[in-house]
Amino acid sequence: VVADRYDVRSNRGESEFRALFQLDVSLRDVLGNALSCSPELHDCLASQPGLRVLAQSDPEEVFFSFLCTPNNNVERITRMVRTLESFGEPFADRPDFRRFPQAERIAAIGEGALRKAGFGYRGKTIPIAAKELIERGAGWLNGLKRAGYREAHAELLEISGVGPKLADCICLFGLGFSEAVPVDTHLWQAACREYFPEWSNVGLTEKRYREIGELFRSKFGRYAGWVHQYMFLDNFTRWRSGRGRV
DNA sequence: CTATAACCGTAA
DNA sequence: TACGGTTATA
Repeated sequence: VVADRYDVRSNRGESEFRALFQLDVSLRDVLGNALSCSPELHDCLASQPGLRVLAQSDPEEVFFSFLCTPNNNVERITRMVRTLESFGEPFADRPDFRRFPQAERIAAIGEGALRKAGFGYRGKTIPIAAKELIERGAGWLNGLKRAGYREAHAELLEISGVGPKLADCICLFGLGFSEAVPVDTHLWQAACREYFPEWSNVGLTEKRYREIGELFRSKFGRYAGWVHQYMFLDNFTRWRSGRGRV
């Protein structure tokens, strides 16, 4: 289900709105192609009408935000990202909002301060990752946009605390690689259901992780990450309602 | 290659 | 008690 018209009220112009939601990417094309490659996805694709991958956000903000996510739930992740934000500089015209802090600032936060704020062991790993990011130079992360998906993913894996899934999240949401397929527990479940029933009683290993990504890219091509988004949210929504939450 | 425990806080 | 990504280890 794709809307033809939108009525929007925004504090920005039409072009910014179109850019934020990537309205130049045709959902009709992306979903039509996905459906023809994989008809069994019909209900899943129809279950989240209008779902889009947002335009790439600030890569560094995405980098640190996703370092908060492993072994974690949405509520706590939100709180942790807000805490990181509180270390940033206030906007001159809006002192009630702060800019997301630079890597240098995050590297300087003490482990104890973050642990006190409920970061757990990530209070240690996040400043370390910040230092590793700084070591690579100012333009490194942003420069991965020009490196191509495979190269960018491989480079990100070298940062401690960044595994295959985080690397794919950073590629998809921070660097604009629409072919990146982050395999978390929800996508793993959906992928086992639809494509790898023989894996329903084994765990997710790095080899199986790669196989899922390759299958998605060969099946769905350049917008594999968008199809991933539908399968993720569909499974996430079922999981939530199954557990009787929100 | 695969499986498993540990990491931490939250919620069932 | 179960859960969730990454890492280290077997």
